[in-house]
Amino acid sequence: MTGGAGSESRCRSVAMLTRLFSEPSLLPDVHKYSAWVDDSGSEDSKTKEDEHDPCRLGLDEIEDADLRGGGGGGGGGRGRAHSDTAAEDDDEDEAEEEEEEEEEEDEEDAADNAAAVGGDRPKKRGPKKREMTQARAERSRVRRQKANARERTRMHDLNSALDNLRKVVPCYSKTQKLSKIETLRLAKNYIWALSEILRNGKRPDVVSYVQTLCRGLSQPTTNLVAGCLQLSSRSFLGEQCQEGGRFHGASPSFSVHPYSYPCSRPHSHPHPHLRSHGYCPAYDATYPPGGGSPEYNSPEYEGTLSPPVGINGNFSLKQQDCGSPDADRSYHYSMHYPALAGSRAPPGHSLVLGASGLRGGGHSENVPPYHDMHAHHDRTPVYEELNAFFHN
DNA sequence: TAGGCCATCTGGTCCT
DNA sequence: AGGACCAGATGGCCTA
Repeated sequence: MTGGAGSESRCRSVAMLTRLFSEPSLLPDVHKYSAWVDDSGSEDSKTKEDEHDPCRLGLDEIEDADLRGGGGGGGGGRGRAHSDTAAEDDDEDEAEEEEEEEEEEDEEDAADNAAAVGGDRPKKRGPKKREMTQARAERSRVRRQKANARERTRMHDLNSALDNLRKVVPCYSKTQKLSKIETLRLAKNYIWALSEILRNGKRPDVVSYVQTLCRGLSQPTTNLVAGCLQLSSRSFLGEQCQEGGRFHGASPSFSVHPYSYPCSRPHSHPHPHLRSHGYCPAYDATYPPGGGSPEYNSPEYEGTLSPPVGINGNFSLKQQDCGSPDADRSYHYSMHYPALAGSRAPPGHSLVLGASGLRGGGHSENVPPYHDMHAHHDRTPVYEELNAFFHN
């Protein structure tokens, strides 16, 4: 079924991802991974996202989940009537059960051999098929419980790592999370974009930058990223089409996939909570209807901000009225370079963006100092390097 | 109600 | 043998 040589790299990748983003201090020097990023044309991994708070079940809840026998989220209603307390008892009594079991097996063996000698049936060969005695069933059940608990923990760790990843890719919001798959896609594109910046040593055109970020993303996420960068998604998608899937501007090596993952839920946000928060349908690629001035609507920001998105590190995101009842809310869906936004860059050193017409210099006052949010990044090689790059 | 996303359980496989 | 990982199955939640 699964596993095998093909799964090995996958296992290692997931393990590495988990460890990396569980411990952001381990974030690597981008140079060491640039080669890897260059080869990152492979298909996106098939991962899902945790929509709720990454299921931070306490131990009690976990135990309760096992007690319920079906697990909190479904689990197919496989009922099991016991408790983990019972499971602990099982552990203590394991030796005792073992003895009982051996005795039972001995009896079974004796019976089998007697039957074989008697000619009733041929003597068994090969590994003996063990009968599921009560003790064995109990132990099996305990093993299964332990395995379930480990699996839960593993998935929680994975979700936690994904959450950390969400925080370091563009468009982070506590309340409106990208789905797992979109987070991974965006992260891949983001790494690619950063590596391109380092490799080319050029300031990319913001349109190219957004296009790179949005490569392969679903339409809603594409619009989200564009919205975060105050770009009309129509403008850059249109350019993308007009230029035959090739970016223009300062980053000619940025190629564009001629497709995006289809959004199976048209006009819906990748995250249901976003819709429920009055996020108006700016996700439509044709927004604004009729092709008006670039406008977007940001979902409400309620958490720490994502680090880099704006390539100038000084993005100021204005709040646009989308006509929704919540239009007057103080939406803030910010994207910025942490190391840059909080840097001591001298005036005039902020990056001047290209085709979009956006220009740096207007630091959002809603953006807290970066070290308040992601202190673990303050001295990572990547950010220092980028910081130096953008301020030379 | 359909569809997307999710958490969890489960059994299989591989590895130590 | 036991743990890690994986993918399938299942049911819950949410929105259109």
